[in-house]
Amino acid sequence: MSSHKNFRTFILEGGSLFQPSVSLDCVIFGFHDNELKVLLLKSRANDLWSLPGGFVFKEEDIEDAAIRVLKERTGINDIFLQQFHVFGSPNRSDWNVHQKSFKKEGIEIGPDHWLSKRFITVGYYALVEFAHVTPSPDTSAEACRWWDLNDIDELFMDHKQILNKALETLRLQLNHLPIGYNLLPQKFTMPELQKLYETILNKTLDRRNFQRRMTGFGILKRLKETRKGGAHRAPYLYSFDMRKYRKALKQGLYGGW
Amino acid sequence: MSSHKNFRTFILEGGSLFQPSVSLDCVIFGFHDNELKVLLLKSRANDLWSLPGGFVFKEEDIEDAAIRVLKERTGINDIFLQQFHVFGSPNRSDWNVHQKSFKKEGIEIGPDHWLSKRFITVGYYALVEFAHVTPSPDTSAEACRWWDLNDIDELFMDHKQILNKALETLRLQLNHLPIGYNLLPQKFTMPELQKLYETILNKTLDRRNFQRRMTGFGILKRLKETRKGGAHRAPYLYSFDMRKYRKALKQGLYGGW
DNA sequence: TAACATTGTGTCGCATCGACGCATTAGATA
DNA sequence: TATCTAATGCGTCGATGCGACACAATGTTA
Repeated sequence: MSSHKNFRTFILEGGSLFQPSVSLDCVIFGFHDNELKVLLLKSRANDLWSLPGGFVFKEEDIEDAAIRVLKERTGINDIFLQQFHVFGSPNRSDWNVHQKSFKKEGIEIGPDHWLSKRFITVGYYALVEFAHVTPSPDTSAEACRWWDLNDIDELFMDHKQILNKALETLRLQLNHLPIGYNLLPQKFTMPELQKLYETILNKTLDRRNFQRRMTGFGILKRLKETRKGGAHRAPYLYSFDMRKYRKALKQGLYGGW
Repeated sequence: MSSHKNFRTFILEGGSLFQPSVSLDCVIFGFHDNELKVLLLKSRANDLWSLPGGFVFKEEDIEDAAIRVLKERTGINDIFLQQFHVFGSPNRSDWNVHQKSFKKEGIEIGPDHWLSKRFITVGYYALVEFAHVTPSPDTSAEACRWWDLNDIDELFMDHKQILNKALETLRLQLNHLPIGYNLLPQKFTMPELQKLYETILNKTLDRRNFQRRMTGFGILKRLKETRKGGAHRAPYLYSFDMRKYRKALKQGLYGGW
């Protein structure tokens, strides 16, 4: 199994390739079936699922490292990526856990091994279009798939805390940044956009006020087409006005729910 | 000179004491003479001023490390401290710069020395009461003093960028967090609080609307005393209602300027 | 004691937001 | 094919918040 061989290389040579002490973890959000999804990995060495993460090459910008991890796991380039918090507790990882995990794989890791050392991790969250993602496990993982946010219970190490903080940040940023472009298809209806907001905020919003507010931001273009096929009246299709969207990304919106 | 001796110890043994690759820098804001001040250090080894920073001990939480640095430079314990961004460009520091700097001090540092390595730095900003601070240089610095924000031009490495990002974050947080408790004396007048806001935001605000808004937050207690001595009508003194202040710290305020 | 600058308090108009009404329309139903 | 149904498009009303402004109150100075 070649991925297993890559894994051994990673274990053996990682220490000299990567910047020590620093790691990053990505909370990758997607939207599907009116539910907020998170992309998780299951390592062969452990029973728990974990956030896709990685390390920073010696001469690599940490932001580029996050983009690289995202590209590797999702296959996507055009990404909404936000650094949101650094997790720097000295006991957030435990080398005993790692040791046991790798022992399962028949790999012995001592306390001096680079993976046994303490890591300070930088949290990034990303918004991606669900349909465009091809989940692919890394060399140390046996599975990689979307999870419904509500079904996630325990995660590896402190990854649940990281996920919670990411969600908290996303909810805050929803008030200042135009969010939706990376989570929805290019053409979408107002009810679909509303569902997205309701799912993220975990509360219901008034249909008519939502429409007024959203159109008020001026970042949407209403198309002449409608989405037919669903029962009842066909809603208009919208797309983002990229000029104004990018402007809003820089300048921010206003107000709040 | 004992501080010089400590400095040599720091240079020689730091590599084994600290977590590699990771540093932190603090943007310490104070308010005095209606101007926003920042505490800066001047190292003996370099002509440029820099932000107070530090490294993380092997078994130390990174947040605790920031608190430690602040305590060392200011003597203050009760601190408003916010992690705001990670700066992770691979070329943000340049070991040549360090090498030249230390050569001045008669200390030779090779490219393999721990201080010559690449560091990813975590930015913290702090709000402190100007009058309570006793600026004290660290072992590598010859001076430590307050600078008016407007007088700061070039700083060491990328510290000016870090300062700018801190200021940007502070201005944003002004809309969500109750700010003032750590920057003002315990008792203060409404005009004084307004001056603080105006200085941070770099714009003038309407006196009457400011008062309405501030009292509306419900985190202020108006005392029965007034501040006499200044010419003209004596303004009331206020203090923060700590119960409601702390609640607002957690829950956030609302709106925005 | 009068002049003056600053502070305390209130008002007016406008924009925004939450709550809600009503007409329109595509598909389902019979 | 006519009718029903439920979701959507569009509008209204009242409360609230905010910017701009007026005026009275007050402590110091001359």
